[in-house]
Amino acid sequence: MKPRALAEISAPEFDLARTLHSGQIFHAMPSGAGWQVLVDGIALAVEQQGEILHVPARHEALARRYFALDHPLESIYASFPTDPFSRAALDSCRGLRILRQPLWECLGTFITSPMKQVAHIRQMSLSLRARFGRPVPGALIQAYPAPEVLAAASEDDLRACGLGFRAKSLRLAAAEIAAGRLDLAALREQPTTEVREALCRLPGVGRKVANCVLLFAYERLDAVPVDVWIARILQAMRRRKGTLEELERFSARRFGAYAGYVQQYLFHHARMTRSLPA
DNA sequence: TGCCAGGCCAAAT
DNA sequence: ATTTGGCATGGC
Repeated sequence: MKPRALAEISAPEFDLARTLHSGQIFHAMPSGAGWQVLVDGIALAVEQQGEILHVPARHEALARRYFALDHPLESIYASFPTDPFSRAALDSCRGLRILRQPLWECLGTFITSPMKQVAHIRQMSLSLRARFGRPVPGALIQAYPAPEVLAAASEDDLRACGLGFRAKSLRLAAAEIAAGRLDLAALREQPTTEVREALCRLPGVGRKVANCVLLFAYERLDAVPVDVWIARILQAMRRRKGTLEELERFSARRFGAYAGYVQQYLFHHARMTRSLPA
């Protein structure tokens, strides 16, 4: 490959590696001193040196958008609650940003996520890409397979990628998209509640997965996916148990418009320390 | 080895 | 309306 012009993007309050490993995307590949990610069929090589992000000049706009460099991190931090849990999470996760993921890749990936650890979700994503994905010029791995491709695959083929009981859900959901019975892009214009309802009609999509897609792909920064980690933390914060929806409402009241950001910091901090804050 | 993982769904209470 | 059990797989 010929060397190409690099853009140097000023990216204060951004920690690339931390963001890539926070359980939002699962396919980032080490490349040179940086990383390679795939975005909408484009291989994006990115390297961080201090507050400077190096990306190919022709992909500067794509990088700014994908890495959400326009999110007002200082304002978001100012909105964080002041309890010890949230403070500890903020102190240890600065620079973590909520990415803007491609819709179907995010939805498909999180349909495969139930009862799987982050490392397993990555394995399944890489297996699906290797088996069904389209080659991308210059990429270390293949693109996330299109709905049409997964809809045409057999359940056994998907199980061979390690999906287990999730194979059926992924195939059926892909079929809904491929047949045009649900237009993911059109949902961008809809209110959060209606997007959530539409997503939850898909097989294998409940509130948790829908909220992941709302937060990571539909830019709904107030959406809070409540998984087992977040449930434990929220119950500790409010000193009593509750249903998942009660915990969601608690986080909405306590965390505000950027509740999704607070949630992501709590999740990553808990996972990194493998414990609840004292 | 046994336990748990960024849950969902249908059946049972 | 709410709770329970089953579901596949793999790392620790």
